[in-house]
Amino acid sequence: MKKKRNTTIKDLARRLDISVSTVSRALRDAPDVNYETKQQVLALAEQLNYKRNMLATSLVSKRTYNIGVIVPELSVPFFGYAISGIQQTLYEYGYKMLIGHTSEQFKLEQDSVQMMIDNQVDGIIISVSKDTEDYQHLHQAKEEDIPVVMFDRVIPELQQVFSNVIVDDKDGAFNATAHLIEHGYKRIAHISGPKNLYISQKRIEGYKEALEMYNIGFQSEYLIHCNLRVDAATATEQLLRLPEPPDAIFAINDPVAFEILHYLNELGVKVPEEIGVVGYTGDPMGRLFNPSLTSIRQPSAMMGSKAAELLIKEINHKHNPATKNLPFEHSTIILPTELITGRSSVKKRL
Amino acid sequence: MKKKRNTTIKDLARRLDISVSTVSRALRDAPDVNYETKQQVLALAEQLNYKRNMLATSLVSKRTYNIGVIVPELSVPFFGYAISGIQQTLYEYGYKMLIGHTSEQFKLEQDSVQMMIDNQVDGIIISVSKDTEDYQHLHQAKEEDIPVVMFDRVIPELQQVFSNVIVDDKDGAFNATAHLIEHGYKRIAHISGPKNLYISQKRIEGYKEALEMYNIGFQSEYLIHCNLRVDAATATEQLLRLPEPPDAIFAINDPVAFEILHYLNELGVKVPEEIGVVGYTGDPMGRLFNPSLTSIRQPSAMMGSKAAELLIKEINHKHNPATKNLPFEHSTIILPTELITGRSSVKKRL
DNA sequence: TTGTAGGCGTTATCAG
DNA sequence: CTGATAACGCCTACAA
Repeated sequence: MKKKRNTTIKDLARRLDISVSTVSRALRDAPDVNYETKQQVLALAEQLNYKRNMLATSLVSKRTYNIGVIVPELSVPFFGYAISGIQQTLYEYGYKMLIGHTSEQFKLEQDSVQMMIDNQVDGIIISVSKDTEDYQHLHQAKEEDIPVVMFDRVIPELQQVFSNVIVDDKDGAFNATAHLIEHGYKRIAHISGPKNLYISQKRIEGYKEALEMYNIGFQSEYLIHCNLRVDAATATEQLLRLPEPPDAIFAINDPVAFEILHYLNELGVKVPEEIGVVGYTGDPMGRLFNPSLTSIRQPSAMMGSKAAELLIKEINHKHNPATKNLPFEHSTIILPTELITGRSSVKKRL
Repeated sequence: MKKKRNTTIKDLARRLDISVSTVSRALRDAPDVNYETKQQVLALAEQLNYKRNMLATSLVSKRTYNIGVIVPELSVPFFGYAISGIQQTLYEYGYKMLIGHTSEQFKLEQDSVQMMIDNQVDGIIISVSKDTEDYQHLHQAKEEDIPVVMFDRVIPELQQVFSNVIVDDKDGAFNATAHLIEHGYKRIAHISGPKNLYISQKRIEGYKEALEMYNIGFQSEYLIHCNLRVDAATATEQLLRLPEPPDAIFAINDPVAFEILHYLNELGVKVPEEIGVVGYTGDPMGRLFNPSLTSIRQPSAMMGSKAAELLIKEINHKHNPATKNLPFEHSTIILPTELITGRSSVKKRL
């Protein structure tokens, strides 16, 4: 409860009767300090429980070791896992994590980015909201010389400007669709997400490519965009009302797939017998559903971890005297997905 | 990409030919500044896109407006919602959120707290890990004069030292158990969590109290502790092996309940006909299960929000010259729970 | 109301 | 290898 002042390098200097610069050097083991002096400093620092004041250090070095992480939702497991991955890697490298969540609102995303900039984070990791169509805020971070890494929900136009971590969405969607076809489903529908999300587009591409590959004509009424989980049920209903309803649904992600499974169950529609369902995400929760959900697994924690690594790489690049004036080569890491076979897409043998 | 220096109060002072102190005063509208001077400063600041450097401010004021939030898991929806609530409230008050997650490991919890302290956060909001039995790290925060607020997973011994936000766990558990009894179940088991978690204890109390109230004898073999979701299935199996297996299970939380539902389903045990199940948390996901899960709903986002409010209140208290020397009255906010009736505990009428 | 000067804790530059 | 000294950007007595 008492407000005892923390010991500073001045205190150490005074007690050892040396200058603060020497103490400072010793403390961050600079090359040019006498070994014994350093030992003394270190010993006293230990004894007096000295703790470097990051604020002061940051003030002069212009590095905060703070990383801003911005996601559209905090309660969606995918992002929870991704953030865990980010946090773990950042932690290993001595960085801290500042969180901003946007609730899928573009305005809050802008605010978050601005807040991060104002706060002088060393970098930003972001997965954009579903309404993000203007990239001014991201460009501003760039102008402030703050590296940005995007993951999962990336923006293709910015691929050369920022590093990215994604999965091969087209490929994953292809596999999901092909899996349904190979398991005997003929009329495959796809409940997609918001149109402007790149992941929606890529997954649609994969879906269409699979249909084509198997010589199944694409039917536009089988492709529905929905506002993620909130109206997944409505979308499903719409599909069932079709003159010729689909016999399988590939969902943009697991939250949507869960809603679909639930809705079909309410209606008494049998899954997988009458309708097959495949999701995308690979939320471990899918295993617990009845029937368990077939899904395309995205390595969420790994995605976060890779994003953090890319970011730190870029930060180091711009602080390394040898490379700081060279342009940084932005890369896009594409992680593999994996088909997790559940029972929602596998009819029992005849 | 170019590293243009940000404008500082010195720049403003120079351009207006006044002193930095005046600028400083104008910028944070101190009482003693001439109105017109202030307007000029503000205008120029706007024009030059001046942004206060928080690091410098923090260095002198000793306030960072950073709040550390430490949770055992990031991928558990309950904490996701709670963090959303925390974040939203902190944001309203101009605070930022630093996140630490412990993966339920005590060591990481200690590290997190230490990191927060080193980083001079203005306060800490924490829900402890299941292995936390030593409170030294929390006391240390106290010694550094950093307010701490605990939520959900609190520590009763520290109730007078910190503020807390919880639900009435005993009451909730009572209601869950009573609900099962009133729906015709006779042999109610309880799969509890780690023994040293206070919430486990309180929920057990509520469970026992309900049994007593309805004159049902407590049977120790019906009470099993499990390591949260990882061995919920094992615990269930153990119950089913009993000479006289229970006909209902009250689970410590929803993740465990989900595992139970899944496990029973795998075995072909009918829920709710053969066994009734009730969870605790009120995860919206429970609605999607088949059968939907009856659960005790905790207002997760609200808990987070309240925790943030309590914390900010305490921070303000210690910075307000009028109150800073008075002891702060720690309070424990107890939020109400609500029984969400699903189908997992309601047998169809005979 | 405004300015001066000193300080917050650390790092960096440049002599010695 | 070590020590002054000047930043970093802002705040705050104390004077004027």
